[in-house]
Amino acid sequence: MAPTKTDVRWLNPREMKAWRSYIIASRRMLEALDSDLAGFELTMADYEVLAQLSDAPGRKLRMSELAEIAMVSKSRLSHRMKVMEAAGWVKREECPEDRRGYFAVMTDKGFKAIEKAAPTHVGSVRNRFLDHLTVKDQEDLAKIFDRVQSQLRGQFIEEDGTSK
Amino acid sequence: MAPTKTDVRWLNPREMKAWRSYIIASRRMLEALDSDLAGFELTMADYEVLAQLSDAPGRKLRMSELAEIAMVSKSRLSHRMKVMEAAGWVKREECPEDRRGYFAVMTDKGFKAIEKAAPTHVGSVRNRFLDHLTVKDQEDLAKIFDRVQSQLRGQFIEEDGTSK
DNA sequence: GCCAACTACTTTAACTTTCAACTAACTCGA
DNA sequence: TCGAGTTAGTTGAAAGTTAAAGTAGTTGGC
Repeated sequence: MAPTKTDVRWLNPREMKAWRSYIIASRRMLEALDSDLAGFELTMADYEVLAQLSDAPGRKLRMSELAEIAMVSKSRLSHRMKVMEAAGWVKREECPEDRRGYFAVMTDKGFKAIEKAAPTHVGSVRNRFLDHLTVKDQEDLAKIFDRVQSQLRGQFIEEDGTSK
Repeated sequence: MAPTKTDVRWLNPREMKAWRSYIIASRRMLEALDSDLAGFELTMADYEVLAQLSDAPGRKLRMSELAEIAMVSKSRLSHRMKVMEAAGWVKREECPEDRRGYFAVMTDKGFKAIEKAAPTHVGSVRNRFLDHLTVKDQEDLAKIFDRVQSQLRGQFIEEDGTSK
């Protein structure tokens, strides 16, 4: 099937405005959140890893599960764990039920590190994001992005604009 | 001034929901948009650079200006330009008015490349994002993120939670 | 018209992320 | 119980990003 040349629907001004406001503000806000965390030697991604770990029972999770819920690749998690292990924030523990597996375990030092960063990060999320939303905005936003996410499975746009 | 220990306002469930829905869906959507572009050997960042360049008069912009409007650092733009220059999509041209300066210039090949990718990318933005928003959602979102962005200048959250 | 301060852009080096390949262990059907 | 296929996690190399320093050209006050 040849690509169709004609039927591209470009964005109208309203669509363009929504898209660009969202994309640009998001990028800048995430940069700001990262720079707010920089004083704690943390990026948002590392923060998320540690936060998830600190919430887990025993502050302990299988590597794969941690990678999944913290939304990083397994390989990235492996590499970051090496760094965080060197910093004394986490360690690895063998898994007796499945000898291929490992647990990521948060150390006391790691817990203290994230406990120290958390108030700043939460303050930062409020300051730079939530404070600018009304309660209704919060509810609308959650609805919108839940919709966006739920449609995000498996579709792939081909060159001719159809999806499979 | 010593950090205050007490007054951390953690996120309530509604705030948490809004924040996490937004962050998680955004990350996944951006991943999807990038993977939709992968077939054209483009990332979103490179697409943005080329798109801005293709809109400029003469398809030509000073490096600094391009870096600014495409939201990449100067150093990153330098590096990417080297790659895109090797691909034959852009070239650099000396600036006669200011001999420190250079123009990034899009080649015909570069223009064809982005012309080819654009319909897919726009389709992808619709499919994965705009299609899930009503007209009112679009307007609300633009308002919210304009507010977020306008408050994003110069504030920095300190450890004690105050801003300066 | 000199020079200190600044600007435009590039480069280098350190670091991070990704991709593909790898090891080791588990599963399950014949 | 064998072995094909899968899963858990790591690794190394390549690619990408960033921060700091470097080069070269410009500007403005004296």
